[in-house]
Amino acid sequence: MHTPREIPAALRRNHDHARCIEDALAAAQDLCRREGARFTPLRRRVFEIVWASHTPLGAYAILDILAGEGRRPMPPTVYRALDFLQTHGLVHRIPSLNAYIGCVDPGGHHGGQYLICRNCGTVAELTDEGLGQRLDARARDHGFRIESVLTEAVGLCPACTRESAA
Amino acid sequence: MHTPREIPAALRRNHDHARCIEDALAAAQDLCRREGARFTPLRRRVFEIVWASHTPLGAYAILDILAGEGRRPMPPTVYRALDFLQTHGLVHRIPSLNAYIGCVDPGGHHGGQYLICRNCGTVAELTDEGLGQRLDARARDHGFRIESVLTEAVGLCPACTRESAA
DNA sequence: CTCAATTTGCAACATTATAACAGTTCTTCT
DNA sequence: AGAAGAACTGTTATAATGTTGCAAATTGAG
Repeated sequence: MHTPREIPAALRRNHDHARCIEDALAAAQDLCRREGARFTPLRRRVFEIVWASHTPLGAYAILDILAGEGRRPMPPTVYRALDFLQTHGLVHRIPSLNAYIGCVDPGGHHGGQYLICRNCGTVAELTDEGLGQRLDARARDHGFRIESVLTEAVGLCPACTRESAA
Repeated sequence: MHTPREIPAALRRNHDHARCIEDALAAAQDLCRREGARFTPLRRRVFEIVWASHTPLGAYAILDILAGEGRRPMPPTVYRALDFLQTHGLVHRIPSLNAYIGCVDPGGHHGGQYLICRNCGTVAELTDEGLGQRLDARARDHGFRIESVLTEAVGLCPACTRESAA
């Protein structure tokens, strides 16, 4: 059973989360229209659930949330929705956590960097193009042609750093 | 059941694999002695199995290989050996593959970059310190304190790039 | 409206990983 | 050497994550 994680202090402050989700939904809707993809109610709902948590959510956690609503979906339903959302760059999978998180920049960019707090579980996404370019150059030195990159950094977020200092 | 992957052409050429494994074993033995850790026969054998494959190996693949020998270990045995080897930096886990690969530089370094060929499955490890430093700087800009980093790049290795060009 | 394609539902199953506890081996201290 | 404690391994069971294959329903195009 999924027990919803308490929203970290850093997010309660300075952050209108309802608005944040709305904006993401609108952007996703738009992007799907442009790409001729169908943003069905199920996909929309899964997207919304992922976005509602700023900490990555596992597929079975999403499943539990959906089970608390009208639907009683089975695993493949959720995995397919997540596949769709990943394909269109709307969510990312964090492999080391077996979990998914909303992408802050659905349009472009390849190879974001994720900062995962080991204490509170929040994940921040960086997109430093220079990092990607430099890695690309190093790989080319070895004759390797990179197609996609994922960087996962684990450590302490600002709030938890302050907390641990005390 | 584990069906051993064919050794990619890039590795058959220019590479004395038996020697490569021997060297890695000696280095591992050494490092364990220095750290007061016990390089037991089981751990040694698991390390050797991982090193014998230049493509990442899943825990159950290792289990299958061990089952073909005297032992009939159960999953926890292998996972524990892998945990030990990871703790001492002798192997790395590639989260997106649920698989393990030998570390080319057991002593130091944090935050290597893995180049994963999507065609033949080989993995090359880079260690560009500058990349780590730059990411560290970006993270600090956001107040995030990085403790460890893993970068996974997927693409085509030199041999498979040439092959696909033809 | 009908056909074809896409999406969803569903049952069964495969793969990866861990918990809990018992037995064994190694090390250290006397 | 012998005893005590720590580290390692064995074993059973189970949890968590992800997939296959096929049937039913929905959608969009002609």
